[in-house]
Amino acid sequence: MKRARSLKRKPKRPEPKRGEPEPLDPRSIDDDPVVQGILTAISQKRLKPGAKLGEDKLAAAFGTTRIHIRQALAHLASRKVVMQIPNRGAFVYRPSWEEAQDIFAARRILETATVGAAVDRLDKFGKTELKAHMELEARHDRNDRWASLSLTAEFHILVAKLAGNRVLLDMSRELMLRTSLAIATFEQPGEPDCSPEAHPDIGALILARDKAGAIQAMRHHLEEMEQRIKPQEDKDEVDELTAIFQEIGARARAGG
Amino acid sequence: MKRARSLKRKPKRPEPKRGEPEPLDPRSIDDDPVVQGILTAISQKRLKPGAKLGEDKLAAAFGTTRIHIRQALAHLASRKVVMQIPNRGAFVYRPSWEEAQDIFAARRILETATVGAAVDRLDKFGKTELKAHMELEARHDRNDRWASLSLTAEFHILVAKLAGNRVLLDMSRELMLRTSLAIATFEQPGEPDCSPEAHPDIGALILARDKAGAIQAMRHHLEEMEQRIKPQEDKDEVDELTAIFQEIGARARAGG
DNA sequence: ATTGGCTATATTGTAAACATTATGGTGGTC
DNA sequence: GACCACCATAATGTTTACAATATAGCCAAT
Repeated sequence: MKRARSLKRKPKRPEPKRGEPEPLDPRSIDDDPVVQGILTAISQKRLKPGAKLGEDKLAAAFGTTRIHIRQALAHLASRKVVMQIPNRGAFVYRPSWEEAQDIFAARRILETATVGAAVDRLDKFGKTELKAHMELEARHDRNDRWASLSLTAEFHILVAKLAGNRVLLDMSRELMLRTSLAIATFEQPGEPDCSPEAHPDIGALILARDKAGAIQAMRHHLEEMEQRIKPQEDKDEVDELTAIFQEIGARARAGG
Repeated sequence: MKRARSLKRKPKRPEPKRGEPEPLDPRSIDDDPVVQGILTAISQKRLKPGAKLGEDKLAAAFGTTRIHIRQALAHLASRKVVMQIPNRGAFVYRPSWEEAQDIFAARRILETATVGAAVDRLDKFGKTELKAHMELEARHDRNDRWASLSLTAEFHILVAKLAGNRVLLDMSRELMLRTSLAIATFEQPGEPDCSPEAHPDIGALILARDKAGAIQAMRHHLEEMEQRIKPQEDKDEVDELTAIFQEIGARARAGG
């Protein structure tokens, strides 16, 4: 038995007037709290590459269901931020050495373009935003590691926003996260992505509308970032299996 | 009651030897036949922007289950190839006019970079591949619309492959599909993406190792592509509601 | 005759139970 | 004493059924 339709208490759609068939609420899964939570945890380096992302654990942590977690993990796997292995589960993505280099190369191409467009399109509002961010970065508490990491990432996102191209912004966001994973994989896992003194220079050049200079400074900043990583594969804690097995294999050959 | 373990008849893993923990079979969902089917259907313009992608219909068409379809659609939605509206279903993505322009701008940035890298890295094997493709494009049957569309798309993919950067290749692939959707939305829905005479020029310049020339030709090719689309919103069949409503509104104002 | 609300149907979203697969521990055997 | 097979447990993947929502058709009323 169904109750009268007029008694329903979840209107949910205040204006169901037809005529705009699509732009009703196309809120993406990107706005999902689980997705956002994992993304910020990765960009703040609280989640290290290779970390297991168990469905039950996440469901309990976020207070939601396994299906919801599954959807979020599938989305993150599509974005190459997590890696899903059949019957094994989801792990924070760990790029290969070649992929790390490709990511840096792609980021150089995209961000030199975005910083150039940012200089071209810079207006009063953009200047205000940029100055405000540089103020934040200059005054921030360097002891708060997590806020620090978020702030330095925000600088690059802000530059991409100033470029005024949503598609480039999304791609740059994705590449920044993957850069973060590359640095965490091939440098020390807790190291920051950006050296802190580079951003004020770039910001000043943008504000001065020095397009070539800003592009050059951004390229230098990214190259410096890339030169810090080395193709070491065996780290301290995770992926010790390969090293151990190699050692065992050597012992077996030596002893038997 | 469980049967003996030794009786299981689905070995599935011929060599389960431990020692390679990760590269077992990380086959992505990109290789999924449903995903590939929808992608090729879109790039061949058999699926037009706004087309409904019902879960039951797709499950019946591909002979699989709804869950499988759901995962594929979620993945395609993450890649912005389909749009999912809550409680309404999945539709082929229809970019807005601003987004279409952003896509073209992003593609100019990426593909001028990839064609430059392709010239730099060109080797004997790359030359062979490129020549083979140009041969195919020159000789192909122009009446076979679908093969034609696939071939012209393959040219840009081949150039991105020659650049030797997997990350750039994936991003370019995605942008090509979204370009295809932009053209189908804002030009005639069945029109090809690329004008056919541009590819031989670009290919010849790459083979001649004329980097600046190849970049310029690619930029020109993409600009020509972009200039063909116009910000018309009312098309013939889909989204006819807005046009009808505008007409009705005009009549109402004129008659009443 | 057209507009409004109501009902029936189809489709999407979600929850829970079930099957399958990896993993860690245990006992047996050489 | 070490290695191998087996079993118990936990996690993932899948099926099933159910609930909620939107769509289309229908009837009544103006």
